[in-house]
Parts: sequence; structure tokens; C-alpha cells
Amino acid sequence: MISSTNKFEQLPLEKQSRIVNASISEFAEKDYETASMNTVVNQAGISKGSLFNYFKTKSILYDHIYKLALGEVKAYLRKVRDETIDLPFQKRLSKIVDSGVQFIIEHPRLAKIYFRLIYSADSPNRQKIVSELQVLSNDYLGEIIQDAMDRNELDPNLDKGQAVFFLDSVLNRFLKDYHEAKSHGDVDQFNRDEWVDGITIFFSKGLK
Amino acid sequence: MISSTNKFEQLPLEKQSRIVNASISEFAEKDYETASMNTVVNQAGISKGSLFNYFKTKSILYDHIYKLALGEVKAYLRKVRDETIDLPFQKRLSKIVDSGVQFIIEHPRLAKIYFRLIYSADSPNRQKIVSELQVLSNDYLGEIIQDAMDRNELDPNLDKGQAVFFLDSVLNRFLKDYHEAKSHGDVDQFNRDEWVDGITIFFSKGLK
DNA sequence: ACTTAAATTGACCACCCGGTCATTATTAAA
DNA sequence: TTTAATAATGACCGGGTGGTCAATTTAAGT
Repeated sequence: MISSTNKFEQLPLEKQSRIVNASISEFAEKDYETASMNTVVNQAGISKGSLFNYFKTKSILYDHIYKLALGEVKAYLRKVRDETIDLPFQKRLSKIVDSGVQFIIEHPRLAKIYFRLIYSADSPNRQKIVSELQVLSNDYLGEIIQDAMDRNELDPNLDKGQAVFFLDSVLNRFLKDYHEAKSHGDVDQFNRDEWVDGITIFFSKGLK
Repeated sequence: MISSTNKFEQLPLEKQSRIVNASISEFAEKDYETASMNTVVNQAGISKGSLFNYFKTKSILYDHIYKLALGEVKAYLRKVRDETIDLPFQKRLSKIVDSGVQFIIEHPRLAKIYFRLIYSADSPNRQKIVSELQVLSNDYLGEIIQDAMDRNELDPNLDKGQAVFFLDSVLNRFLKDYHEAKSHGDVDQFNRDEWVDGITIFFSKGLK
């Protein structure tokens, strides 16, 4: 079966990247409903008819871009997971946060799309996508936590589901705030090392 | 000085509540850009000219509704804070979560507006509003934590800012997920007591 | 009952949207 | 060079938007 992005994928790479670039910018700047195909078209320097020839609808274009963003996120996560497989839990957590921060710095627009997707309500198929992400995060952090439990670095009687939930809450929130601070220019208020230490200590000992 | 909602406030209460009701529904269902003044007008059973006479612009109407929602949230928080002032930290935390859950159940549309405001990016004056909320949450949870530190229920050397951050992350995320589960009809997967216990234990002892 | 002031209405405006498709420009085959 | 197939274009469509304002209804004062 021929994919619906087939026509697009057969385009010269330079043209593809112009379109992808324009789309990323637009979906990063505005939420799905507000993002404009006209803006994409103008920014990419192609005609409207062409864009709708490559992507039949706005939501198919969005899907393409979102999968692209998600692919990048996954690559980062996989990399840090594999590179830290032998490290203790605290060190590992620290590296994961590092990796997230690095992703935000290197791909600010993709980060924006990612956070918008997680926290906003208007993307198409939102509930399906979000539950996919939930599973992904559950598997990923679940593995990290299971490893730590196996090595007796964490309480082996932990409710793993809850532990993942707490970890996910704090990590996502930290990265979201960091991302917002960065895009508002006041990132200096974040002493990264201090926060990473704080997070890892908190997860080990709680607040008592 | 005469407030811009003056004309609105001098309306018969029944009419006011029809308009407020319609506005709440619309801003709960759609994000700011997508919400339609036409829909509000039709649902409220008034003419378009009238609505724009009472509220000069869409963003002024939104402001009115958002302040209303925030006022309700604040009332809930104040109440539970004052009622639990003599309880130990764990019990207090538990009651706060309870109160949040109760708010969601009693005011699902306001909850939707509140979460949309916090997590979505398109409301007018969003950054100003969000930083206001940050201060509010900081003060509120900061007080709870300070009380617990004073009574030696929490480590007196805690970084209070970080502690508030962790608490805020987990509480907000829990309530957001609860709210979403509820609006999708699968709230039963949440054993509330189990989660509240889990959260309070987590904050006391960490995951170790 | 008549006049005047205030409140309410909805047709209308300029603008933007996602999407279409007849026309034109480009390329490949003969 | 002519023809046939393919790719690109942008004017155009129906529909929705926030906001306006002349005209009409309602209420108040005398």
C-alpha cells in the first residue's frame, strides 16, 4: 500500500525540508486549530495547491510533523537509556534530565510541539496520541525504576505504577518550566545542577 | 472609575447567569481562539450586539470568566487550608487532594477552564496569568510546607522552593489526570484513597 | 398619551480559514 | 519539434470569525 505522504517523500530533499521547516515553525507557534496552512505555504515558498497535493488535509500534515517530533524525542530517550544502563539510579536520573534539557536546547520548536501536544487539548486524535505517550513513558520510566529495584537502590515493595507517575510528573513539569523559562529568556534562574541534585535526592529520601 | 463590566453587572441576575453559563460552557469546551462569541450569544439567548455591549471584546469576556473560575479555586483552597491548620502534614496533604477532587466533581467546567489556562498556551495575557498562579501556588504550598517544617514533620533544612515545586508538580498532575479520566468516563481506575496515601507516603519517605 | 432616553437587535463588514480544480508551466517520450 | 503526461499554481468556494451600527423595541418622565 502506498503511504499518503508518498508524493511528498518523492520530492527533492531541499523542497521537503523547506516544507517541514515551515510546518514545524507554524505548529510550534500556534496550536492546531489556529495554525494556518496559508502561513505554511507562504513560508515554504510553494503554492497552496501543491501543499494539499502532498498532504491531503491539515491533520495529515500535522500527523507527519508530530511523528517526526516524537521520533526525535524517542531517539534521545533511547540513547540516554542505553548509555546509562550500568549507572546507579541517581546518576541515571540525572543523565535523563540532562538529556531532556539538551533536547530542548537543540530542538526548541520540536519541544514546543511536544509540550503543546501533551498539555493542550485541541490536536486531532489527541486522546489516542496522549495514551500512546502514556504507555511509552510508562515503559521507559518503568524500566528505569525496575532496574533500580532489582539492584536494591529503590524499595523493592514500591508500587511501580505510582513511582512512574511521580517520576513522570516531576520530570515533565521540570522540563516544561525550563522550556518556558528559556523561551522567555530568563533561564538563568535555573541552576540546572542544583535542580537535578534536588530531584534525585527527593526521589531517594522524600522531604523528611 | 467605572469598571468595563459595569453594564453587565447592572443586568438582571437571571440574564447575567445565562450569559455566564453560556460563556463557561464555551470556554470549557474550546480553547480561547476557537471559542466563538456567536455560540455564546445563541446559547445565552441574547443578541450579539448586546454581548459586545456588556463586554467590549472577547478577551474581556474571557478575563471575566477566568477570574470567576480562579475565585472559586481560591475559595476552595482557602477553606481547606483554614480547616486543616492543626492537622499533621500527611493528613493535611490528603485533605488538600480531597478538596481538589471535590472541586473537579462539583465544577467540572471551571476545572476544565483552569487546566486549559495552566497547560495550554493561547489564552490572552497567558504569561502574566500563569506567573500570578505560580506566586499563588508558591505562597499556598509554601505555607503548608513551612508549617510542617516548623513542627519537625519535614526536614528543616529543605529547600523550600524545590519542595513546593515537587508538591505542585505531583498534585497538579494528579488532579489533571483525574479530571481527564473523569471526563472520559473511566474514573474507576482511580482508587482515590490509594493514590492519596501513595502521594503522602512518597513525599515523606521518597522511593527508597 | 406623548416624548425622550436607553437598551436590544441582527444584518452587515472585512478578514481569514481549509480545501478545490481549471488552467498553466514543466518535463519526458516520440 | 511535437505530443503526452505530470507537476505546480492561485483564483475561487462556502463557511466561520470578532466586531459594528443604523434601526427598532422597551422603559421612563411628564
